[in-house]
Amino acid sequence: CSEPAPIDHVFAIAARRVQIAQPFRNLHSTSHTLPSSSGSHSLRTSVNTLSNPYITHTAPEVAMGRSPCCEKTGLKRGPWTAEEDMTLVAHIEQHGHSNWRALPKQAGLLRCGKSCRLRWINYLRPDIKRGNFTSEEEDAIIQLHAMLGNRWSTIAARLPGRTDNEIKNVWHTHLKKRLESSSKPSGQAAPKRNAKKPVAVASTADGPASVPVLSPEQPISSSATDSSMPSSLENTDSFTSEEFQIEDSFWSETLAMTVDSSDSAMEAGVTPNSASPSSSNDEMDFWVRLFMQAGEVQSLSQI
DNA sequence: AACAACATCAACCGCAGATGG
DNA sequence: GCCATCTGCGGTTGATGTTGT
Repeated sequence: CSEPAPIDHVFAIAARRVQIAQPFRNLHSTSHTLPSSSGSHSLRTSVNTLSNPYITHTAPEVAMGRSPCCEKTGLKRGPWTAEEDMTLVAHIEQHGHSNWRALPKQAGLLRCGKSCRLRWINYLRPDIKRGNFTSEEEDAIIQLHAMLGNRWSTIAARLPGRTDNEIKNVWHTHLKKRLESSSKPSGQAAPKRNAKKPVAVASTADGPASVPVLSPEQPISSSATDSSMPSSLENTDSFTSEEFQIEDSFWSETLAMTVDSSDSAMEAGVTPNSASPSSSNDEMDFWVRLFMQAGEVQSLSQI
């Protein structure tokens, strides 16, 4: 959690960050359409928050069954406004987020803590990288998904600046279909309709592009929730796959696996998916390393 | 131009693990 | 060890944009 900061500074940061975030989505209280800076992301507009239908006035689900995660009466739901974003960012910049449940009340937001946390993690965090996924990122997702399954947070931890939600969406909207189509015989793979945009992917339906060379010496990158990530992206308005150039060391850092495990576990025939679901990220790192070391990552076209 | 179908993604829901008393 | 609470995760939903007919 960050140190308290002068309020002017906090609001300057918040305003800038919200300004960064807004071009992409949730231009609430507006009714115009902006050209997509990414050339790909559609823009949602015209949600007038003054008449936000998401504001709940109904009583919480009391008396029967599970109690709601938070008091819902009077709490706002649905898309966040720029003002809410600024309030949240300013509060977190100044006070941190040690207690999500108490945060909305402290910040004066009519949101539940969960909603605040989600908004921060998926949208307002300073290290969020916006824009299209590069082909390298998509290939990494495919490979990691092959190893880890639907462990989106673990996958996200290896893709700095990307959130589990974002990766999950990309998987379900692009990558899963790509794999499905590539697994079908040619001729069945034709989409029902043309993609509204070509996914900015260099790799083909034959499978992912070549796997980046992994450096065994490189440490595994920080987790997705680690705010220590480079914040140089903070002032970046948008990225296109052309504009967003990954440094040469990026992928080696991102996917680097230290080879320090023995072969015994592999010989035991244990697969990642059969591992305990309670495995920690460290444990998952172990399996990732193990698989990478063992060269078990198959070409996805074979899966 | 109008409509339907599809695509996209932010946000929500509920569960499970972690933590503290 | 038990219980309550909090947090994080993954699945799902719904609003809205895009494309095809």
